[in-house]
Amino acid sequence: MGSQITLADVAERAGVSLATASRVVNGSERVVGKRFRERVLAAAAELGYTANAFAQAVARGRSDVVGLVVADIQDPYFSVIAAAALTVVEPHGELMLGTTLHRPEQELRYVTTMRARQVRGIVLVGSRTTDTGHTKRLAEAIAEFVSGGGRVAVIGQDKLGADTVLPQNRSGARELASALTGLGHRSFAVLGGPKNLLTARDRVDGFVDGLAKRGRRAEVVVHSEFVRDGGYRAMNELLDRPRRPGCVFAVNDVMAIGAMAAARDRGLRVPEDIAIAGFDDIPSLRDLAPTLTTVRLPLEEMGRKAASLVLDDAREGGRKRVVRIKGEVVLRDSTRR
DNA sequence: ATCATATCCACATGTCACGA
DNA sequence: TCGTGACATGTGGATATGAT
Repeated sequence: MGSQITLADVAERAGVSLATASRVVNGSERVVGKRFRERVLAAAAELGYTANAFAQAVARGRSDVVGLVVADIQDPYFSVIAAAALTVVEPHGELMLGTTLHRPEQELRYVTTMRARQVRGIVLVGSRTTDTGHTKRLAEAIAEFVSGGGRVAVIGQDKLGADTVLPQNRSGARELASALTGLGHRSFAVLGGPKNLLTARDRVDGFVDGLAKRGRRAEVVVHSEFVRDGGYRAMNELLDRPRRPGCVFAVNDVMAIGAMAAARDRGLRVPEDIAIAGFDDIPSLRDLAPTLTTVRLPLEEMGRKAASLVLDDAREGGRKRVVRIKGEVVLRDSTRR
């Protein structure tokens, strides 16, 4: 980093003023003549010049970087959302990615460092937790960032005082329970994810509620991590019990995939011996054998929407915006009777 | 020691003068 | 009239310098 090539170097090499060089490289409203333009571009190419993005951000008074914080990029739920958000951000700037690896306290660290790096906005993807202390600290950090001109959008529960894309987890799970009882399933168990994760909790509650409306109940709720291995482990724990339920609801798809693997390892057939359903509708499910029943969330739309909320100028009256996203039950082979 | 002011970074942009 | 250069100003924050 000893001697970076600056715009001044390019201007000197091309024999033009700094202003002209600037107008060429950033494509300003004022058009520079073709001859000068070519001289500047040639000088920039010869010197290997690239604009200093930090200096540009300062001079322009705005940065083009949007931060995106997810729990785990290997989880299709997050990668689909991230890819969709990127399509919205890309024409305007760049994406800075942060991964919490399911450690909520890392969210706070990312908000702080992204703010220090002058990002224009931050998209936080992931469930809130029951840790009200952390939620409060995060909300405060977001408020400080926003008061400094930053923008924040959240995909998850509406608890941070920011624009929010809010999946209707409870009603989605409720409708799933209703659909499964409608298929004739009679005994149910739930692979419930972590107890402190609101998304997991809402889905469990919604499912139990939906069963109750049909005069049924979940016989067991087994809690585990919100990932594939968590589903695998929880399913094994469930199958170690004396009574095997006819239908298992895993609170997200990757857990359901783990649960299917556990069933298979025990020689159980899905759905003949045990039915399994998930939640989210990650893309790979369509190629799973058997195909998995789930609650479809429009993940790409959610990612695009969250990115738009961060980039839009319009935030009418300073009121935060909450976009509710409805889940849609998709019945596939894994719960067939 | 504490505080206020100046300078610097790399750039964007507007005003104005000037040559063709 | 067009396109340019010179110049000034501003941008946020870190760091240096000077004043008290």
